[in-house]
Amino acid sequence: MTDPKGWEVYWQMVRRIPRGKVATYGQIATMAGRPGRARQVGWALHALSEEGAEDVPWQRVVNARGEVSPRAEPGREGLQEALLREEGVEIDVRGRIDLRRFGWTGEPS
DNA sequence: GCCCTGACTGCTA
DNA sequence: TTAGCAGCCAGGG
Repeated sequence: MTDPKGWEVYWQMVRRIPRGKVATYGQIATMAGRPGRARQVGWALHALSEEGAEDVPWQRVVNARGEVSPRAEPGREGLQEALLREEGVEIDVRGRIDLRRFGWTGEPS
């Protein structure tokens, strides 16, 4: 697939993340056909908050260390952690997720 | 069209 | 394991 509309490809990848699983920015970028462009995924998700994140589980996207990256606006990080815990994702006291168990390999649940 | 900023990553100390 | 540095691409002013 080429790039239909830029960010849309990233959003589609994020939508494929099954409930109770999380993926890294790099993973999304690679699966979207843009390896190494993790920052663009961040941009896509940032813009998403303005478009309407209801269709995209942005909370399931974390950085390579399995941590919830800080976002532009405060309050969102607490929401993200809450949403993930509701889906069954365990978050360490330091705010880290065990990617060995909750990391999405790119396959459906 | 140029410059700065950014929800990142990987390597090295 | 944590901290610091540089590289990449795209959007916005």
